[in-house]
Amino acid sequence: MPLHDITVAQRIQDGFDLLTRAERQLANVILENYPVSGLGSITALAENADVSTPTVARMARKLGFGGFPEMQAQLRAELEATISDPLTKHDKWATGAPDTHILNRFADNVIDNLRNTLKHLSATEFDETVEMLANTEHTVAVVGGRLSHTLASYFFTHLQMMRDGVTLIERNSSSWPHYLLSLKEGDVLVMFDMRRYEQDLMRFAEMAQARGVRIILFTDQWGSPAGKFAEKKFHSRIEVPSTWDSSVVTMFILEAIISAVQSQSWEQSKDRMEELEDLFGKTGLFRKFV
Amino acid sequence: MPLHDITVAQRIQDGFDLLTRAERQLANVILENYPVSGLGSITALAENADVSTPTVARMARKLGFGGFPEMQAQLRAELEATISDPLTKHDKWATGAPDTHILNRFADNVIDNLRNTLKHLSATEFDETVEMLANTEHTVAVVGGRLSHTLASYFFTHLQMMRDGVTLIERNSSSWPHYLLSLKEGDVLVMFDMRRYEQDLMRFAEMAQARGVRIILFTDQWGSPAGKFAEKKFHSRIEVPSTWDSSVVTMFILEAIISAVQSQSWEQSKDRMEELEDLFGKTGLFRKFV
DNA sequence: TTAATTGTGTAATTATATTGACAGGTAGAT
DNA sequence: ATCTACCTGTCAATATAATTACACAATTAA
Repeated sequence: MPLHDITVAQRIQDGFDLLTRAERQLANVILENYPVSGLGSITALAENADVSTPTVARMARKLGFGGFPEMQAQLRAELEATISDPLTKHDKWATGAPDTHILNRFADNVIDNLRNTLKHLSATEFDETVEMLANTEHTVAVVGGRLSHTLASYFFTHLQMMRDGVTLIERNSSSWPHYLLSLKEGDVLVMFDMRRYEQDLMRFAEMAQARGVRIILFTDQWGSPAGKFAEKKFHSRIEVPSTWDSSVVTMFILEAIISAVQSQSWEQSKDRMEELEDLFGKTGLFRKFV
Repeated sequence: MPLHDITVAQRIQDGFDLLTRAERQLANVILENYPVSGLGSITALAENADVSTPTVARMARKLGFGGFPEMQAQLRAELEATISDPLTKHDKWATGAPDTHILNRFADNVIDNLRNTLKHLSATEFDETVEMLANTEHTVAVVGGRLSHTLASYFFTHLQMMRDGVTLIERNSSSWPHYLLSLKEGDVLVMFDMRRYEQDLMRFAEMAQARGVRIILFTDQWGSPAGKFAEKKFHSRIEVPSTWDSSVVTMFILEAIISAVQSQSWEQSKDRMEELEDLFGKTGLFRKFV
C-alpha cells in the first residue's frame, strides 16, 4: 500500500506506542478535533497541545513525513477526499463501518437511553442525594446484586477516596446480617438492583429501613421491588441490542454523583487524595505519572 | 448579525459583482473546492487560480478580513463547525436543571468522549477482537489495575456467561506469576490499564507476550506503556469535569464487544445461559424474573 | 487620442513559520 | 547511587509566507 493511503490518524494510532509523552499529548490534540486542529500553523498546533514547535516537527518526521508542511498537506488531501465522498457522511459513529454495525447500533441505543434517563431524572433529587453522600456525620454502605456488584464496587472505590466511613458489603448475602448491625439510624445505604431483582436485596432493604437507615437505590426503568423502602431512586434505561442489559447509563449517573460529591466536599477530599497519592507512591506499586 | 456568522462563501457570493476579473477567477477556484482549496498557503492558492499573491491578499481585505490569514482562520472555523456533528449538542439533557448543572455538563462531555473514541476506533480491529474472544480453542484471562479492576471484573462476569475457559486474574500482583504459568501460546489476555499506569501490568504484559500470549489492551487516550506488547488496543477518551476519569466509554466498548461475541457464538452461549439460569434458579438465591 | 482611473503583476520588505543546534532535565539501567 | 540515553524545551538560523510599494497595463471618459 502506498504511503499516502494511510491516513495521518491511522499512522498516529499505529505508532502510538513509539510516541513519547509530549508527542502523545500532541497526538491527542490532533485526534481530538481531527483533522481541523492540524490545519493551522505549526506554532498554533504546538501551543494548543502545550508542547514546543520542534516537538511537532519531530513527530511529523517520526510519522514518516518529510516535515510538518508535508504532513499538513496530507491532512488537507484527506479532508478533500472525505468531503467529496458522500459515502462517508453517512457513517455515523465508527468511521468506515456501516450503520448496521454493532458499534453504531449500540451507540445510537446508548445515547437514547441516556437521553431518556436524564429526561426523567430530577436535578433536585440528584442534588439531595449528593448532599446525603457528602455528609460525613453518617456512614455509607454500598451493596449490589449478582451482576450489579461491579457497579457497587466501582462506586465504593471512588466514594472511599473522598470520605471516611464507607463500607462495601460483600457479595455473599449470608454475611449481610452482620453489616446490618453496624448500620445506625440516619446512616445511608446505597443499593444496586437491576432486572432479575434479588429477593435478598429486598429483604435487606426492608430491614435496613426498619432501623432508620436511609436508602439510595439504583435500579432500572422497571424498578426493583426494593424501591418501596428507598428514599432516593435512580432509574436507568438499560436496554441495548444484546441479550444482557447495559450498565453504561447507570455508570454515568454514578460518575456524575461522584463528581458532584467531590466538588461539594473539596476541602476534605483534597487532603485525602493527597494522602492516597502518597501512599500509593510510597508502596512503589504505582507510578504517579507517565 | 456579527461578521463572523457570514461564511466566506457567502461573502464572496454577496460581493461577486464588485470583484474584478482576476478576483473572480480566484473566487471561482475557492468556491470550486470549498473550503479545502483555501486552506493552503496564499502562494499555493494564487498559483492554483493563476493570479498573483497580492490579488489574493487584496481580495481577503475586500471581503472584510484583516488579511489572508484571517480569512483562512475563518475557513478553518467553518470547517470545524461543519464537521463536528450538531446532533447532540445544545440539547439540554436533564430537564429542569440549568445548562451548567453537573448532569448536563457531564452528559455533553461523555457524548463527546464517545464520539471521539468511536471516530478513531477501527471497525475491523473491533471485529478481529471479537473473533479472538469468541474462539474457544484458547483460554481468555482478564486482568486490571487498581482502579480498572472493576472493569476487568465486569467484563469477566459477562464473558464467562458465554464461554468456557475464562479466568479473572486477582488484583494482587504477587500472584500473577502463577497465572502466567497457565497461559499458553495463542491464549488471550485482556488487560485494563488506565492513567496512572501500573508497572506491574506492563511487566506482566511483557512476560505474557514472550510466552506467545495475544494481548488485548483497554487503555485511555494517552496510552498505557503496556501498549507495545498488545496486539489489539482500544483507546477510550476518559476526561470529564471531575478529578477522576470516566469509565463510561470503556464500558460502552466492553458491552459492544460482549454483545458481538455473543451473537457470534450464539449456539454455544444459548445453552450456557440456560444452564446458568437453572443453576441460579435452583440455589434459590436469585429469582429468575419478577 | 489622451488623460485619468483602476487593475494587476513584479520585486522588495516585513512578518511568520519551520527547522537545527544545543543544553538541561528526567527516567531507566547498572 | 551514579551513569547513560533519550526527551524536550529554548534560542538561533533559515526558509517561507504575506504584505507593501511601485510600475506598467488595461480600461474608460473626455
